[in-house]
Amino acid sequence: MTKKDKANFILDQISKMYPNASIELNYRKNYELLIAIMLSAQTTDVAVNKITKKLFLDFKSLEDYAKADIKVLESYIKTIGLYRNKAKNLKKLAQMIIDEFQGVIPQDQKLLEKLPGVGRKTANVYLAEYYKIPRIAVDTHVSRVSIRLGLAKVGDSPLQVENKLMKIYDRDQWIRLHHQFIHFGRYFCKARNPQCKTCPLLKVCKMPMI
DNA sequence: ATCCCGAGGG
DNA sequence: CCCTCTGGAT
Repeated sequence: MTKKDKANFILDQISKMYPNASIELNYRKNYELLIAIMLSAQTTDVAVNKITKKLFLDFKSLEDYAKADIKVLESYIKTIGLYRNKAKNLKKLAQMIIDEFQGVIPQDQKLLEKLPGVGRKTANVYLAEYYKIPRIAVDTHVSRVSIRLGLAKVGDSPLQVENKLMKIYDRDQWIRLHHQFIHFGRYFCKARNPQCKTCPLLKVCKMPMI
């Protein structure tokens, strides 16, 4: 079994488990998507959806965020953690898009990463979700799954994991792979108590916990 | 390398 | 109680 065969086997099996895996953040407009992704750092999408329901109802444009009181923004997002930084970033992000990008969210990796609270991972998710531009956003789940399955090594940075996955898998598989790896990591190959006993990938796993 | 940060799970 | 959750900035 070549390395490529193994990689394809892994993706095939995970695809069978989560054929319809997709983003779980709620949004209507592109700026709401970007905000939701930015807010989702180190928290669950369920927690983000809970607070964006009211946030998106009360703030109806980037201008609303740009002129908002930071303390008010904090009160909306208090429950998701890291709320002081996120509130500050939210206001500044809106201001920057208005002042430096003429109110239009850039469709460009490097420009997106200039926005406060937006790093490579967030930019990747945004470009893949909104424009269907092939990207593999590497988060804690993608890293963990990739390392356990031997597609990456312990100690690899998110960027190193991303590069290894991009090299192994075809470009047209990246977006779907990203969502399916995340679902697999979130619900099955969990950080704690992974379901190794019933895992279809047990035979190729580098670190089964049985 | 460390800080920011709360909620939920085990 | 401790660990983890779709990280980013310093």
